[in-house]
Amino acid sequence: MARAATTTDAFNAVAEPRRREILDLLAGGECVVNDLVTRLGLAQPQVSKHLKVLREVGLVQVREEGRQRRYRLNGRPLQAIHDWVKKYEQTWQDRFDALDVVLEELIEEEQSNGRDDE
Amino acid sequence: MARAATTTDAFNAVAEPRRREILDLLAGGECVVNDLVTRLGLAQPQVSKHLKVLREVGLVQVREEGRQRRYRLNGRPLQAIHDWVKKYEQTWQDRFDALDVVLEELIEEEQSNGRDDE
DNA sequence: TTTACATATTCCCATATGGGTATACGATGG
DNA sequence: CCATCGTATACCCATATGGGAATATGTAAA
Repeated sequence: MARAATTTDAFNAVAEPRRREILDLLAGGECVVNDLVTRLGLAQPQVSKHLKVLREVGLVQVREEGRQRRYRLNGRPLQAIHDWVKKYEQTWQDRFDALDVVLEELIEEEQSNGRDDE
Repeated sequence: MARAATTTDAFNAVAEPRRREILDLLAGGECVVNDLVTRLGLAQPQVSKHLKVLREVGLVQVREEGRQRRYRLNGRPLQAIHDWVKKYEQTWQDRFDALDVVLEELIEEEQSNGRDDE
């Protein structure tokens, strides 16, 4: 098997920095494709392709308006990521790191001491 | 260019469900490779390969212990993901959705009204 | 020092990616 | 109706993925 499709879920869709950029832009409000092209400094076809991926995972919605397409953010699929990553939140707190260091020291101490002093 | 390497950053590393599973297991405490193999029901080489990716983005640390390797979680690289996704948090709140609906209605109303009533 | 164990590495392969470029398509203006 | 605009799609390509299977490497046990 190869790598999972980018359209598999929000995790995969959002792994691409350009797509995160697009979402960041859309966070500021609805946007038309050409605006994105300009603001991203990326070629139009690639922007359309990224938008397609985002559409397929439900991260954006389109509204047709004459010959332009107005894209809008839909953050809901990001919740899965948030939920998953939130579990690890305390992991990078300073206090947790400090605890880590302490544990590390204890372990190393234990190792160099051998088992004879228990 | 092809897709960014899985080892590029935490976003890419964690897009793979198996690797998320591994981190979830390690969240319960240090673990030896064979334990992971058993608990994941995955072949040993693939587990080692996933662990390599996680190592390269700094999500896990290894400690050699005789012929086994004890892996430990290091959540810090997840902070980048958390920070990015957190910005969108209110996006999926119910109240925000409700607001969305209202905006949608306003927009459609405006469109069908034309501009003559201003 | 041979054997068994724990883990990593290598090789093979089907697959989809993301950028580039060209082109299709629908809407609009002249 | 023809040209143009806004967007999407198709095609080409180099690349790395993830699983499978075999093998290498290093440590401990017999």
